[in-house]
Parts: sequence; structure tokens; C-alpha cells
Amino acid sequence: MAYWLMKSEPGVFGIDDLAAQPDQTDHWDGVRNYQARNMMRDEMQPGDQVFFYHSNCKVPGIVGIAEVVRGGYPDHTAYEPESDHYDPKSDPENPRWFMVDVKFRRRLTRTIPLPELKANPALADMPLVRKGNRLSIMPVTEAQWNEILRMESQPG
DNA sequence: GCCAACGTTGGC
DNA sequence: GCCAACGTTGGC
Repeated sequence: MAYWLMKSEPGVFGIDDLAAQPDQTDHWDGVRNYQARNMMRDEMQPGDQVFFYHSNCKVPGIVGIAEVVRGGYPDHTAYEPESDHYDPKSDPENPRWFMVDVKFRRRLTRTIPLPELKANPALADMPLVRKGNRLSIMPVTEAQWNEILRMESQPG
């Protein structure tokens, strides 16, 4: 069982949107970055735990927890010209883009804002807190996971 | 809305 | 295969 962090813009698809889905589950489509693609295709497994991160919003930070319920499979939106994520070079016979299914677990009792994550030396190795990082999916170590849960219950 | 940082593309 | 130009991400 592994831990991950996945970014999403709440204005597009936030934690409340995931919680509102049928069975509180949705597919994580639209990722068009090879590093993130590789993680979904090759590494993410049912049972893996996910921090849900809100980006590009008023208070960027970790807002909840989800669980991977289906490992990597082809992202069909790549083949749909009407999709925002259409990729004309993607071939259904040889899929280029993949997605996973995630299920809502819970909201955190408070949002843990990015500056607080950055200020914690125990999290200094997370790509999330490093300048210029744009990875939308990243691995989280067990130590980092536990540290963030500790921060949830002990503000400041 | 600005813009720095980064990934991708394409000319050569 | 280099690298400049371009588009995107995402904090601020």
C-alpha cells in the first residue's frame, strides 16, 4: 500500500465534487504529463491512500483523503475531440494517457495550507513544497503521510 | 492578472 | 540531438 498526493483545482474538480459523485468515486482523467502518467499506469494500486490537494485557488493546501479503487487504465477522454483533454496523437490501439479511479474517504478537519507545509522541515523533500514544481501527482512517504496527519490534529 | 519555472515541440 | 520558442501550471 502506497501513499500519494494529487492536485486538483477546486474550481474545476474539488473534494466536494468527488464526494458528490455516485458512490463518491470518479476517474482521474485529463492528466497529460508523462511523469504523472507513469505513476498512474505503473504504480498506483487499489487501496493506496491519496491526499487531495487544492491548487490554483485562494487557499492552496491539502483538504482531504481519497483512496485508489482502480489502478491505471486508458484515459478515454484523449480520444474525444470534444474533450478539453483531447490528444489527436493518442491511439486507442496503443494508449498514451492513463487514469485511475479514486473514492472519497474524508475531508480533513482543517485545510493544511501550503505555507504551513513549506514551513515544516519534515516535509522539505516533498516535490510539492519545492519551487517551480508542477507535478500534479506525486508519491508521499509513510513518514510524510503521518506527519501531515499529525499537523491536521495539531495546528500551528 | 502577473510571471517564474517548467515541460513540450519543432526547426535546424 | 540541441535549444529557442511556446504553452501551461500554479503561487502570489
